Amino acid sequence: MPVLKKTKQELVSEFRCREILEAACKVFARKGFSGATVDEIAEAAGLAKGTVYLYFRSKREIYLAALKRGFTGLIDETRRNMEAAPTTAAKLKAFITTRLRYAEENRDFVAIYHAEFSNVGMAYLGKEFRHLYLQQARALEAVLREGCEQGCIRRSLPAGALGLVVYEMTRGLIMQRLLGWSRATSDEDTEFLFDLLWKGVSADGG
Amino acid sequence: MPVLKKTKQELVSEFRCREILEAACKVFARKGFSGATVDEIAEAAGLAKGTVYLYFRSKREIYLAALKRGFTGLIDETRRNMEAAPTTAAKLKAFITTRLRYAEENRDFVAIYHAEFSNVGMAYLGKEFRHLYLQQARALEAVLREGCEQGCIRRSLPAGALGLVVYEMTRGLIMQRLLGWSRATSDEDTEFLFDLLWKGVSADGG
Amino acid sequence: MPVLKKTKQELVSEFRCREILEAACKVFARKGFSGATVDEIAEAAGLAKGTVYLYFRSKREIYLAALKRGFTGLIDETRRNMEAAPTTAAKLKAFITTRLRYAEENRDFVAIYHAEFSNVGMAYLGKEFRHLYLQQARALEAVLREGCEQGCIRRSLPAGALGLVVYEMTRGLIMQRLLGWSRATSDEDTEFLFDLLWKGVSADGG
Amino acid sequence: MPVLKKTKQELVSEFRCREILEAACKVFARKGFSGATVDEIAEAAGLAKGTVYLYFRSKREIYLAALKRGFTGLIDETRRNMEAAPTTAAKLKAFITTRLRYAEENRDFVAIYHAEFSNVGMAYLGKEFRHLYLQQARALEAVLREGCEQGCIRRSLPAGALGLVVYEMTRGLIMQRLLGWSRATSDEDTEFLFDLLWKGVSADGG
DNA sequence: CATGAATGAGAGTTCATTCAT
DNA sequence: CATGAATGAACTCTCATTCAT
Repeated sequence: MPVLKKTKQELVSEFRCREILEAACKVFARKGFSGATVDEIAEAAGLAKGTVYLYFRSKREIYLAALKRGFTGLIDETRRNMEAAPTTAAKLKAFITTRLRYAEENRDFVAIYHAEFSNVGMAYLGKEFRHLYLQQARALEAVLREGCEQGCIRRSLPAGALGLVVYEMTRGLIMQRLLGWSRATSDEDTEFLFDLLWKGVSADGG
Repeated sequence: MPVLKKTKQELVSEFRCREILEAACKVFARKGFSGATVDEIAEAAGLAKGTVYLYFRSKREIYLAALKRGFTGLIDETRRNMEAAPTTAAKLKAFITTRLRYAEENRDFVAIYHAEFSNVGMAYLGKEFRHLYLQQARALEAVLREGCEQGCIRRSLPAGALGLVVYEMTRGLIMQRLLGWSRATSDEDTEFLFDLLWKGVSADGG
Repeated sequence: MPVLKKTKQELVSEFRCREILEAACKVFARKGFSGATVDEIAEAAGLAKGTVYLYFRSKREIYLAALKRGFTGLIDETRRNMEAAPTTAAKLKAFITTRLRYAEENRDFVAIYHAEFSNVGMAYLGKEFRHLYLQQARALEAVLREGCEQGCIRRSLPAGALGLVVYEMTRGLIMQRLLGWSRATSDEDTEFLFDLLWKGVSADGG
Repeated sequence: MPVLKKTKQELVSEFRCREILEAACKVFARKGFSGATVDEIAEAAGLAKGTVYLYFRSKREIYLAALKRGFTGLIDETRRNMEAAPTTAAKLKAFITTRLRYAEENRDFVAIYHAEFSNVGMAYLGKEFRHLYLQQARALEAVLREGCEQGCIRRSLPAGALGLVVYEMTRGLIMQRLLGWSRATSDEDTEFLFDLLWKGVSADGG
């Protein structure tokens, strides 16, 4: 019984946390970390300012939690879709597709995310985030390495750097789309990027 | 004489401005716009806070001036080197090389620059900066389009999007290097990126 | 209940506002607008600086609110007493008496008031205050005009200018009293001023 | 010779002082003491900021000197004209006339003057100014007292208070004129005020 | 648990004053 | 004498954080 009781408490707590983080995402996305105020976040969450401090110890903690939540979601979804894809090419395409879609569905998070992870100021985020960041690149790296071994990707390419470049290409495309600079459909952009990339990396000259 | 006198005054003024902007670059790079304080900038420049306000009207103005100074330098250098290159391939390589070197030499500026221009918050910067940003991509675009016409680049690729992607790939590589994540030499990274890219875009399958 | 609760909140809020305005009156009276600091006002009100900004948006707003509060009170009281007086002479005397008493009871306000409304800088105050100021003179004017019609005041006098002069005479007397330059009692001063004035304006040569 | 040399120096110095004080008058009149900046005063005087500090030790000192200069001029002129007038009535009229004209010719000074001397904050000005202020009222007082003795002014009036009231009535009229609230000519206003006053004070019922 | 009034450290900015030229 | 660049104290205003209710 105490277990269930505790669970109930936790459910409420988790619910409040989610509310706050979603509100925070919106506000941080529009104003950046320093520009956002706890008051705004609280109001966006429909709570009083003091209440926010019952669930998070500081503004910074809210920020990191929001960042982590979105980040983890992105990584999980990316991995799931890549694992489900049968071939190296399909996995690569899954990476791009997933991320473009995720960005479309989580514009607020992506705005924060890009602001933070394109910053050398990334140094400010703890190791935890650096780890998450690298985790993505390594997942890509593994796929690419596998492609090398299967002979469908040129052996001369350094898989590590390649992973990061693929990552950044996708990132760039996402930014263009979010800024409204791309008039192509999401699928067209995906196709274009994948085609370019695959031509660049494939062993048989495309 | 009065002319020289005036020139001397101007020289001092310009010198102070440069001092302040260089100090500001360092501070903004480490702390971001909101995180930096005018006091820190002044101290980094070896001046009193009030003195900074003799040369710039506000913190924001310092920021924009620092951004613009570095940006203009980057654009000029990139254009110069691209124009000097004879072929499409050489121009593309010049783009990558120039930017990697510039980043190495102006680490502070690049940190601010990347933070700002990967931000959806770019909206905050005036049209002037959006213009500068697009100018770079268009320079690339023109080169790529020329390559298409000369038959060395696949006709099916949309030059506009391609320009932005090349831009972002380079950007990603720079960031990796600045963060110390790349163990390759600058030349090796350039070579790798160019090779990948050229394979991806060239008409003859690499 | 919710109504009462809300009322309670409002009461606290109004109480704080009054506290701040009273403190502000004291400080502004001693130091003038620019000379006073928000810190001083806060301290005089027994609050922290930030708290003051919960109730007023700016130093200027505090100033205007303090000015308006005292001004409205003065005008209301003056009008009430003038209306209650039966004859022109009694009304005139009521004007003088009321203002002398009000000044005695609201020394701080009167100090600000006189500083502001003897200033050509009155231009700085909005139309609202100019309106309030003229309103007083016009009330006097109306009484004097009525006196003319009833034949107890000389017809040759311009009621408008007369109103303002009566106003200023009273003002001068108040200032003397506040500065401690008058050794007469309040009643004696009133009597003296009224006598002088009535002699000056009455139709029957006093 | 050294005497003449010194005199020459002094002449330059006096000239500079006058320049600065005239400029200061303009600026203080428009912006008040706190609102005015030494930079503005220097610029209005066609000098560099540092130069101003060669002639005055502080902003406050400039202010007091400007106030004193105008004040002394006003008092001297008033006394001269009053002494030249033959009768009590003429002296009274001279008082009013002189001050109205002086105000018209020295609008800047009068703006400062009224701002300062209607302020209970007058306390801030040293005894020197209080002395000057009272000096005026006493000059009036003497004239009025003389009138009493000659039998042209009612004996029942307290000359001291009367002096101050005359002073304030004139002050009020000046303010109205400076604020553009009086449509009468200067002579008409003088006539009106004198008439009112004389009726009020004269022994023979006007 | 939830609230929001209160706090006060700290930010950007101004400007009287100084002093080397 | 004249200058104006440099200074830094002081000001207004903001906002993360706390705590009594």
